[in-house]
Amino acid sequence: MPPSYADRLLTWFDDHGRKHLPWQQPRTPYRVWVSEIMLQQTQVTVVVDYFTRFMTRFPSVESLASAQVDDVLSLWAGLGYYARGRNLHKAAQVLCEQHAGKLPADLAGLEALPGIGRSTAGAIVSMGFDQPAPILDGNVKRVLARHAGIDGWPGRSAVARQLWALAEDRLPSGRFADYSQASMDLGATVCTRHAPACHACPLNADCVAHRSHRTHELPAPKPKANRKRRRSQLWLIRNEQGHYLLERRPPVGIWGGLWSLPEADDATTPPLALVEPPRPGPVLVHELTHFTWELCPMSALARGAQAIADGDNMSWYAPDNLPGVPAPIRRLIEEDRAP
DNA sequence: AATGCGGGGTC
DNA sequence: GACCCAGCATT
Repeated sequence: MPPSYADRLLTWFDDHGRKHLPWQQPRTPYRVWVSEIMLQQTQVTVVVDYFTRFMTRFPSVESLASAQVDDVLSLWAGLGYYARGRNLHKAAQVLCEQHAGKLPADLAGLEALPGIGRSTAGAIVSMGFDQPAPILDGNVKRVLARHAGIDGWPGRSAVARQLWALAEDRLPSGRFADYSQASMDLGATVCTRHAPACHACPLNADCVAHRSHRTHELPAPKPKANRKRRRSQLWLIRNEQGHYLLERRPPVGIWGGLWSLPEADDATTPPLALVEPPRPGPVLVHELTHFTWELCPMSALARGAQAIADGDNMSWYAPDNLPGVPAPIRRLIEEDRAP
């Protein structure tokens, strides 16, 4: 029986883990808590000096609770996410009023405090009290997503559920503090976002992403928020037989090789003579991965019996007998035929 | 489920 | 300049 995931990670940690970070000496619940709050969405190298200054000024829960919030925030200046500092101060006061100045050793008690969510609570339970609890920070998400081959952006709740379940399942039977630290250390130093050192990873033997050469695409990145917009004008031209003018698209690119409505590079010059001035039709919005494509049709009736400018790539088609036409374009034609 | 919060590191 | 970082609270 090969060593378990957790055992391999812990053995690796003994040789290669980080053991001299400021909050690890000494490693108390209070120091773990403060460090975890500072480390939310903030890199280790940035936090180190802030943490050291903070501990000098506020060495205990009581000293923090009795401070003015402005004094706390002045030490936070430059770290960003200042609600973290305010919540830290507020939570210290709650601890002094309701918990005798001690941090709870259980997840529910910790998560009831402002600024402490599921992952930070798990970090305090495991690293502050050496008790079993999973964490799921950016490092652990990356390690788990790669090792188990989890697709999808971890920000999606379905993906997050899978990752939390994995984190829970893989907890060791002891050394809980070292295990949490090891999980983050592996992500920070070996299973890095760019160019992971898989040759040095204790989990490479059964890592799905490594074996399938997909480390570079896992975990999946956050989807693009605001895509570029592109606008094209289309000619929606019908002749007196009720046929529509279609144009074959270039073989590569979007809808490559399919038939579509002629794209107008010159909005004022139709590809053939019209009976009446064209009128704008309903704008078609087509979402693609990298941009939003707005297709603005100009609808018109063509004069009969005239040569088509580009006869090889342009032709009339009956709407009930269309060739390979993308569905959105097909709908556009249908709507124009029977409004 | 999506968004705001922030300064800094990295490619 | 885009993307991400030991996430959480709010909507």
